[in-house]
Amino acid sequence: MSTAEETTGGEVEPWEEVTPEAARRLLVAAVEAFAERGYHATTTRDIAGRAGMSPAALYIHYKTKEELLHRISRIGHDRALDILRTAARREGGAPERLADAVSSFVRWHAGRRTTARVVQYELDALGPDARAEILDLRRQVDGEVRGIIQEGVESGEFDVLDVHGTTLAVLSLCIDVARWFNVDGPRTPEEVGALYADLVLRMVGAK
Amino acid sequence: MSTAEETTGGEVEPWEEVTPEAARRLLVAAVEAFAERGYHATTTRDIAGRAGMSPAALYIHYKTKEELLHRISRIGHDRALDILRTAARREGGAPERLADAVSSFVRWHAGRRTTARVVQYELDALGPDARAEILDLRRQVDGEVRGIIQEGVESGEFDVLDVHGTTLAVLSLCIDVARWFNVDGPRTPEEVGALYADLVLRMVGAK
DNA sequence: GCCGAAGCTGAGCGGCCGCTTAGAGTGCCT
DNA sequence: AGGCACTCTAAGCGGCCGCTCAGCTTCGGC
Repeated sequence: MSTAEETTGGEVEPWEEVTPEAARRLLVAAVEAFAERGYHATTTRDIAGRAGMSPAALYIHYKTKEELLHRISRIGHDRALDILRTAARREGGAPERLADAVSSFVRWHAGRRTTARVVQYELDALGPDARAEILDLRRQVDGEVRGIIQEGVESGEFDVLDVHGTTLAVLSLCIDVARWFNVDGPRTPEEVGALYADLVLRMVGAK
Repeated sequence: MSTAEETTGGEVEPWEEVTPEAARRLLVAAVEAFAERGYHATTTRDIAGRAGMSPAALYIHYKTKEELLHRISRIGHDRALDILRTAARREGGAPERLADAVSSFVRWHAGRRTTARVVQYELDALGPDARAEILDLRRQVDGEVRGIIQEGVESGEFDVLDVHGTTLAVLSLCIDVARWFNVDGPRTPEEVGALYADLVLRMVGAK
């Protein structure tokens, strides 16, 4: 397979960029806890406990519990945007690029489900400033997908009446994977990615 | 327009069945608060305040805060299932019934967005028993949509490889409307319903 | 007129919350 | 060796949480 996610190059571990190691452990613990129970139902004692530390240790690396969510959300959105940009800018026609974008994006939502859940569903828990920053990233995400669809329409490869509405639906379909995907379920992230790429090509009336 | 939602007959107000009036006011207040902030971030004082009552009044009508969520979730799922059943059982071919199901279901998620948000995203806040009861209703929801798609495939009206996967995607698309739909946005529930019905017919390869 | 049932409030209980502080342990620089 | 910066813990503070309870009001039945 040759798709956006694999061809980005240097990518190894998701939270590599978070240092020192104790801060990363806390952040990974927070991702798991937020994904399982939601931000508001998660206590700082729970996060610290999962990271094998005392509750006070959290505040050496993060000012508040909300800063943890902000860091997670920012890194997650950066990664999601990176995946879509790579697919949008590769060689090939609009159908190939859209299929690549959807299958990569879906694989990320399924394979990194805990992260994606926090990223997509805990936005409202952020304060106004952090929220605005993340919303700007979301507009860029929307723009990447809309760009591919728009190009496909202009080149005659797609048949779409409402480009904005269809873009919304395509992204919505991908994002909701984070809600229902079950790691122990019958489908692998790759299978869902392939199925969804096919469904999306149908939605845009790809020739 | 003649679709499932209108032809159900007696339906008037959504929470009519909740009595006495004070209990209904509390429940409506809880729906709003849960939808805005999430179940865990909502306090019983907030719910009672929105209903114009003291915090203690809540416990005359409901044993716990969770019972409020359970009642909301149960009634909401019953309504959603009712909408889909009506569409699935009307006369007409599979394409007409699927389009009706999707547009009605989407209109409900958009028009009753606060309720739908609570119903679809706060399931995890329920205890094991209530959760199991709701999951059973969700399986019935899934069954209704899968039934229409299956019939369309068998009659040759649809062209679908993975019936289960496609059913999942169709429902997922509709449900996610409750996440992004904005009452002040540019689209009406009716417009989104019509757009989504068209997109879904494309997904199932309707002739 | 009296009574019991039902609806509601003000006050508050025990407990957990996010977060802080004082101080101990550890390793690097000189 | 001494000093300092960094990391972490034990203890706990003030506050809000879900929920309870004693008592007040209202109202229909007789």
